[in-house]
Amino acid sequence: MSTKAEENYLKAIFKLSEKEQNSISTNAIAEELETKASSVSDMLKKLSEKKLIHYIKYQGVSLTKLGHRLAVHIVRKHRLWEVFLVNHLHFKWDEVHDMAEQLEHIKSTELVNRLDIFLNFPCYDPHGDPIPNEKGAFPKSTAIPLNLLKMKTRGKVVAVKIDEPSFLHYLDKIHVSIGTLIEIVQINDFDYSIDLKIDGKQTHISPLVAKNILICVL
Amino acid sequence: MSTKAEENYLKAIFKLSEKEQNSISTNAIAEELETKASSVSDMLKKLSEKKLIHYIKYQGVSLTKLGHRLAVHIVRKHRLWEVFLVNHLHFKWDEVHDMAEQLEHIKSTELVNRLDIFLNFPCYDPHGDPIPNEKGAFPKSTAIPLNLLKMKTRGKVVAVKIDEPSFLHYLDKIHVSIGTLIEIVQINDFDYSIDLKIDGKQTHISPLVAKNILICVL
DNA sequence: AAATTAATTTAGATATGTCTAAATTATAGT
DNA sequence: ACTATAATTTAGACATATCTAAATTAATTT
Repeated sequence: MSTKAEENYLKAIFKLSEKEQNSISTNAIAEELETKASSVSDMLKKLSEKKLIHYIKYQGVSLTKLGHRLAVHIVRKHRLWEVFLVNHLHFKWDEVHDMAEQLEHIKSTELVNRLDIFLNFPCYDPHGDPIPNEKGAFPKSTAIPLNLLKMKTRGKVVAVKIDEPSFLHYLDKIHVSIGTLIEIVQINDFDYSIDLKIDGKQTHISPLVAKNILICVL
Repeated sequence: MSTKAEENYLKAIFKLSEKEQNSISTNAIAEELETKASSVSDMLKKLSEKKLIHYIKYQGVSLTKLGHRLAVHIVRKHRLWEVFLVNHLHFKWDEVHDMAEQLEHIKSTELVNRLDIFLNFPCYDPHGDPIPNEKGAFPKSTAIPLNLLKMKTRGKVVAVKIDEPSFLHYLDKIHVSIGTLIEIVQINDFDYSIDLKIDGKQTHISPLVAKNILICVL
């Protein structure tokens, strides 16, 4: 049986593995979890003994099949609970992270699956992140970062890459949420900022913001 | 901030205090939590330092006001989650204990209160145990006929005294069913008829109808 | 009231997970 | 290839929460 701490490490390694295809460094994990490299080192030994990661000293780590399965299961729980909190308890999408961080550690496979049924098998959480199914499979996604779209393209916001409250608040302010229809009006060669139509109204966003908004082209 | 272990001790002391009005013994707690008396002794010292219990060595313990409040809050969370698991995820009443034991430690007052709203302010859990409200007050053990309530009282329909179709039809017509939230708006001295708010809408009922609707005061 | 028994507490050990500081290994620069 | 720097690991300490075994206090028996 895995502890909360172990689960958080697995989740962190999983998250980092999505960006990097190389093995993950001790320091990267320490930064992700806001802890010290020495603590990470200790935990990696434990996870390795439990066959949850591949670990050779000084060489970084990667998840084993078992570790990957467990990590995906935690992610599944986290995202399903977020859907519950937003869709049924009417929290805003920037308020749910801490609660979901706790709820993801509740142990009961049956509970997760019934929650999934109750929520009607959602594919994406309120931030647009994909929710793996019971077998651990993620929904296919064709989403593209907004900054890579060409002029005149119309699409729908399906996800955001950052879930910090400051970013989410900004999105609220410019009326962007999951499902919002957008159209690229102009891409400014000078600073790569973008003029958009959001619900018919024109807005201007920076490239930093643009690359963290994922669009499904229509 | 309280740890999971501390919360379990408080809950145990609360539970034992319901049966005994004397102070609670170390051994009783140890038995309740299936642990050793020495472990209990250690924890009692900690809870005492945190002003959650009254504790004099060798004399047993009782909850302080603060400890009582915390214990009731844990009980509230446990029972609300049980209602969710049974009513919405369709678990059987004997399957939910372990899950609720975990869920009761999730920290977020806002979450609990929204869950309460979502569940429509249940007064009893699936085992029939009373659920304290946000302020820590338990429902009155006996349901009260609607005609005996005072002005401004909010409550919930828990039963009806007559089950003749004509009466039940009438209740349907005024949108009253088991679980409906009501609020006494006005009691008319002249004929003892009552103005009610049912789901926010105002309605008027006769004293004959009122005395056959049983309410659990919130 | 003294002695026995039961309840409770303390002392010291263990396990988890964290930290700082020191030692070790890897990497990069010259 | 050698040194300086960066990354990583180890050693030892601490906090939480538990345990066993021993010591202490309370309650009961005679």
